[in-house]
Amino acid sequence: MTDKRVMFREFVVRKGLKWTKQREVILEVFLSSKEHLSTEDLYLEIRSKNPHIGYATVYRTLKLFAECGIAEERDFGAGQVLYELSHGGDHHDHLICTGCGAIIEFEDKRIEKLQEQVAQDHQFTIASHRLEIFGL
Amino acid sequence: MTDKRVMFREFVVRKGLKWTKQREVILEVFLSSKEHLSTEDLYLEIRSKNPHIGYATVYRTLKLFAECGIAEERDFGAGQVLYELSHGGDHHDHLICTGCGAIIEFEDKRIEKLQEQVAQDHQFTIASHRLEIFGL
DNA sequence: ATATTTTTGAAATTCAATTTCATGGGAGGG
DNA sequence: CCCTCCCATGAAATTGAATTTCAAAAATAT
Repeated sequence: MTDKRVMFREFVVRKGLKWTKQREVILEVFLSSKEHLSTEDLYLEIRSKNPHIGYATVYRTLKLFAECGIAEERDFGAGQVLYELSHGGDHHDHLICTGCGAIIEFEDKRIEKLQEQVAQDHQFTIASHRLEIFGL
Repeated sequence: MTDKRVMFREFVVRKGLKWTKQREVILEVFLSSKEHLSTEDLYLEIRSKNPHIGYATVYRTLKLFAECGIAEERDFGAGQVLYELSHGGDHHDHLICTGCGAIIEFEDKRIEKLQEQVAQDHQFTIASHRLEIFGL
């Protein structure tokens, strides 16, 4: 919790950037929001309490979150990038309901293992991967 | 091969659409192209031989290919949709080189099995899925 | 305080996807 | 062969999200 606040603050300082009121507000709202929101989602949420914060600032701050490592960008192919909080180091994949839009996270070490194997078979070094299952 | 031509032709007739010169040309070029091309890619390729065929027509025809089942739309998150020919019923996933952009296809029944299992654990019915590994 | 540098936010731009609309072209009936 | 209806075509316009621009405002350094 506070961890992420500290991480971001240190990241900002380390990069020679400035700690501003807007970044603080955006961080707070992001930390207390549902998982998987778009820039637009977060912008609207923030706007309701702080009408003076602009879309571009939210957009740029989310990019910083991703760069800093406290958030991750996800592209579920709906023509919109969603952001989610990073949970520790463990990777997880997603089950996406095509009906209600719900997104469930899961983790399966066996699948990860098999992926490594496939990659090796092709002399591939994995940088990242993405597994999404649509249905319900 | 000819299979796909027949499939598309029948699809067009079944839908009460018309068999036109443009659709024929676009189909031919698509069938003889590299895998994984964008609308833009195909448009340019076609344009070099048939300057009179427009982007919108290529776009709409690719959509028809996908609807008909002879092609599949893929979104690898590069902000552009790629199309690939459907190979029979077998599903496959992708290894994507972040260096050279190469896309390698692979298939692993064991991974698919595990996915089914995960889905069941969450009372999920799989409609489709997508697995992409980035690296090299 | 003053200088310097980054930030901010409204607006503009970009870029692919998608749609519009007036014109052109097949297919069937007469 | 001609007519009519309906679909197809392509140039241009629109959409929607992502990203950038730029002048004014705020933060840190001197």
